Amino acid sequence: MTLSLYNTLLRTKEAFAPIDRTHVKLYVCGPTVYDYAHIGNARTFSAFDLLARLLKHLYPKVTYARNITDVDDKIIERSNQSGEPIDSVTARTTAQFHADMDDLGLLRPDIEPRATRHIGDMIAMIEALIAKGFAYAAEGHALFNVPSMSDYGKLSRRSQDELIAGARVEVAPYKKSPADFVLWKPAKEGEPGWDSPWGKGRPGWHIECSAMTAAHLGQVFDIHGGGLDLIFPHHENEIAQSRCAHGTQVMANVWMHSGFLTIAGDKMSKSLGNFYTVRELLDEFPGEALRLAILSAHYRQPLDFTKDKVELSKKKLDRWYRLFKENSGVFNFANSAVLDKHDGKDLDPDFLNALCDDLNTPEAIKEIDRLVNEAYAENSSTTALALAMRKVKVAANLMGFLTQEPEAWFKWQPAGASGLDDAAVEQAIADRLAARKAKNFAEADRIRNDLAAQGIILEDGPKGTTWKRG
RNA sequence: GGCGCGGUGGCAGAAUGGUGAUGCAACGGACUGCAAAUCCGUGAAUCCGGGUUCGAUUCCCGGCCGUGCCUCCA
Repeated sequence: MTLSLYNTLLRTKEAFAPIDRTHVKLYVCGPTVYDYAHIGNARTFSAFDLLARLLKHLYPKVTYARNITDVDDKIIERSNQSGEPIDSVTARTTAQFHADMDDLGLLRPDIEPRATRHIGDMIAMIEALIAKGFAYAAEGHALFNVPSMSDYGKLSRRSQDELIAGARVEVAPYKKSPADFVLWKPAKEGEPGWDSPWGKGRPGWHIECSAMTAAHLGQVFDIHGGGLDLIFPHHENEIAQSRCAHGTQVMANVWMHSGFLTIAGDKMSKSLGNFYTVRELLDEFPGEALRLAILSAHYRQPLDFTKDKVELSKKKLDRWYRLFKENSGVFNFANSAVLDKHDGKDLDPDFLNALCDDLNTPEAIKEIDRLVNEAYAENSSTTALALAMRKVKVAANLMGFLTQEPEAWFKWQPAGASGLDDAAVEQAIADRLAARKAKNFAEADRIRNDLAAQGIILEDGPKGTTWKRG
């Protein structure tokens, strides 16, 4: 089983070769905690969550780090606008982020370093860059001198001339070169700051990731991921800082970037007002349905997000879960709650191959559909059916699906829904059953239509009537 | 201007130098009091023009259309 990954550095897929086969190290650029996570964040983090799950299946030990950026101009701006203290903004937003990602069904990263707890590491790295001649101090700032690095721009494939010619912003007078970027910036009156050799201030945007990866994963590690928009300047500058500070040829061997998301065909943007927060979508749809919709396109392809797609994904999961609801006597869902790499013998090879081909999730989902179809069609013996169901669950679990009790899945309802409670539904079903026994089909259908109007869908099966919220 | 991505059935969305998956939708049938679910079956697609090739949706060139980035942005 060969894992191949698309490497932005090479612009091609290549076989993944870990630095240490016994311990794979992955870093993903996490959120800046000043506002709710939006659906675009959810896409990126869902893609790398899946990568982490796959790596953990394939390798004995994986360290997955995803940072929290808790010092940033946007956070300061938000605090100034609302009057809420910065610590409160970041603590509240971080908690919200965790709740959102949990409900989406993502695994927590193994390490979640916070920028404010690595200020000392950042200062030390900047000092090293200055000592080696790659950076300089000017007017309370520390800046990285881009021309000092001969092969700057390899990741984004930009020449330094292009950068200077394309610069949109006015160049600060203290910069030696227009392309130079900030490592440390002075704090204005009332802004948070830390003492440093360049005065009281705060780190630039890029240095935190360089410092935190070095602290937690080492100077050179396996995979660095993030959204497509981070290629330039963020990742390019991380690479410059880390390589120059450490004297290494690479910062990470593989650089992976998730594609963008549009909303019903338009670029998602706050000014257009066409963005969704993860929370508002989770209020309307189950997290698994939202994540399946996100993963139904390959992570590097553009994804056009619509609520219709989430509805379709929810219906697909209904079908997957129904298999287990209808055959609960054959396969004990609860007792199979944790299906991990020890269940590899029942993991479908075509499914795993799809994921190993640069996370081809549409192909992998297709294979789960195939396994589900095979299970539904299995009628030779209960043993064969149980095995077929087990194969479905092992595969789905690897992607983080089929993680809840089928009964709970079908009874899920949107936040704040004021529909019938479970007992009222059960009572209506009992009334309908009585009507059916009396051959009073008009009354039975009236009850069914009545429930349907309230979002309750009934299904008469050989073992009685079951229901779901639709 | 520079760098990049994409154009596959009604919709979504993979793959492939040689019969183009899968899901949803549609249609026919089984089952059902009727439905739903499930099962069996049917129809339906590679933007345009060149080139390479025995053969191109796939590789190369050009065009058209759409779209992203170029120091706030997952």
